[in-house]
Amino acid sequence: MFKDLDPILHSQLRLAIMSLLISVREADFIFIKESTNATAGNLSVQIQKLKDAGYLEVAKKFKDNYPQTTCKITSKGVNAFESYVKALQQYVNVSGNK
Amino acid sequence: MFKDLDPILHSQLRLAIMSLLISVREADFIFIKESTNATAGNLSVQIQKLKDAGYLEVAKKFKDNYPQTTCKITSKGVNAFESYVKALQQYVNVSGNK
DNA sequence: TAAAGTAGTTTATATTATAAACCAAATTTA
DNA sequence: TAAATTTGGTTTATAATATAAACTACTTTA
Repeated sequence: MFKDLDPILHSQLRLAIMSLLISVREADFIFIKESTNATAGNLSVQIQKLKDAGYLEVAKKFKDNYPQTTCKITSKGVNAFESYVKALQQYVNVSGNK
Repeated sequence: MFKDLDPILHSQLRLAIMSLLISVREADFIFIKESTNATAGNLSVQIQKLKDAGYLEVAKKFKDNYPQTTCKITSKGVNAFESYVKALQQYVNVSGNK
């Protein structure tokens, strides 16, 4: 009846990160942090988890003397996101919603 | 940018319970348990949480000599569910999905 | 050169989810 | 009819998760 929801994606912050990266394709740490209102610590941990899951590619370099972490969604990440959305619809697409 | 997701509803099992009760309006413990594939213990805890949040009304009676727990969604629950779905859409309605 | 700021990471703690153990009553079986 | 099993749950212990606070390493500014 209800398909399981990917626990990696069923988390507010990680879902927001993925949502963002689906539309912009690439974003750096600070931009994601400000867009999601996350704390740096929380964001660091959640990016790591998405990376470990293979949903993100993370590149670290220096920009104007400061470290810069750039994230990009992988095709695996795009697929996972799409599957998650499809699964979610079983939960929220209640008959009779306009 | 991203609205907060009600943590009471942002849980697979609790969301499934609510989804079910939105469409059937009333269901007993066993039916919910089988529909969601939840263990009894987990279900018991999550129903209690939804009740504590005021999202469910829980009635306990006996049916054919056995205890029977019946759940019904409240109007507060319906509202919360609808708000949750609306908030979720910010996360999953990425431009260009058909 | 000391203080404050940038861009993060690590770790400790609080919260949450889940399963295992338990309970009381009813029923079946031996 | 006593013991074992089933029903319909609840309670509690543990594992997993999320989050904030503390920390690191370096840079800029005063």
